[in-house]
Amino acid sequence: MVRPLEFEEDTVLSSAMLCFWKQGYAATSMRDLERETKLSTGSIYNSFGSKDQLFERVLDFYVTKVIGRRIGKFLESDNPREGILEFFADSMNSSADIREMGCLLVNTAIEMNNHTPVVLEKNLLAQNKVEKALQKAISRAIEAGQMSQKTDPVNLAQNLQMVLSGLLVKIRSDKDTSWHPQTLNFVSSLLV
Amino acid sequence: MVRPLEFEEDTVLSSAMLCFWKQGYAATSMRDLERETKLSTGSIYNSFGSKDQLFERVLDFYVTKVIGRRIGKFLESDNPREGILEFFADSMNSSADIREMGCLLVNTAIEMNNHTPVVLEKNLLAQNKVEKALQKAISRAIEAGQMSQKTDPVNLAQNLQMVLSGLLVKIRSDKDTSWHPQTLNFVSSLLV
DNA sequence: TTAGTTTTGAAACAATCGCTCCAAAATGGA
DNA sequence: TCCATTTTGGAGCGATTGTTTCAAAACTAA
Repeated sequence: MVRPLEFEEDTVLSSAMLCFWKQGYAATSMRDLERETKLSTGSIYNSFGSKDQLFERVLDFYVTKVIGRRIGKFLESDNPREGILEFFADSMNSSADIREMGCLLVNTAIEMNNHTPVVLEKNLLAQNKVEKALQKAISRAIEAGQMSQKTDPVNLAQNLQMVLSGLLVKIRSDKDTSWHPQTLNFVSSLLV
Repeated sequence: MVRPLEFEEDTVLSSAMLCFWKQGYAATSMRDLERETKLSTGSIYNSFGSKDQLFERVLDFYVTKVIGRRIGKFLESDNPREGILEFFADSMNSSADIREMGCLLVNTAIEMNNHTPVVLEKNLLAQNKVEKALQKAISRAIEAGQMSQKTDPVNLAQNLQMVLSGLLVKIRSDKDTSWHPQTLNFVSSLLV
């Protein structure tokens, strides 16, 4: 019934995601979002409610499409230890355009420190999702004899995620890529 | 000659620093800065030029007063290995108020990714300063027989700084402190 | 075709942004 | 004491912020 939407939601969320991801929440204006999503303010507010609510939708979109896909592809693969390394490699090896944008979750954790509780909670939940996935992969690697039985999956997963965050900070501010291989060696040295 | 300034520069820079540090650059308005520094816009613009230039002064202030002091106190101490650990501990153990603000350099690297080149350059320089200080401390620890001769100071300093960045991301978004000791153990396990 | 419903695009809203302007205030030198 | 010079506080600048409003457009059901 009635007039249908003229856009596909995922396309709009994807465009909005790139905006927020690259520029940050505060630096992204509704005019920017209009231009990038090719929607008018009317449509955006009619469909998403507010800038803040749109961002929340974008966060969910990012978690499922970017993070979720990466977890599924690498941390749930047949070779868990190699999968963890590929997980880190994939976080660094994206095309230059989006590589230098780092990670939306890390950027959000930094920028939106005193923003609405909803955003903070979503962010913590997502970070937890990554940590849990790392934990499971480590456990499977231990079971498969790829890592020592003495290794504590909970502890190591926490440390790995900290390294990952640090990596994603550096990748956003340092355009040089010569340190990437060394970083992979470092991660590999932790998987014992 | 003529009317003197009514404020002490360091006091103003310190107040402005806390503003930018806690809220970020974009989220800090000139009205916020007026309130916190107890100066009027006239005085701020007369003495500092613009919001952007004030922020550059704040970055310098942060590097010398916060980072420089921490480097001098811990990374140039008599016991280099212990000093590195204390350096990390000090980054985590500040009073709750400023602990949850993380690190102005990391926050800036994330938020001001596509800001003026001056800010980016200052930031990279500061990060480099930390890395170099870590490097020297590691070298001294090796010379003192506290760490293996096989350890590469350049490589390890780079890895440690990445861990530090990750730590400072987590510390800004996660108010829980129970993971702090484990993190120190992790750092200690890298100093071999 | 027509009536009913929703989306769209553009104009404009009040609020706030960084910043400028300038008279009044505060000093040292003559 | 009065002049020259600089700082101060506050009013207000144009531009931009997120958001609202609403007529025109686009569809379905009858």
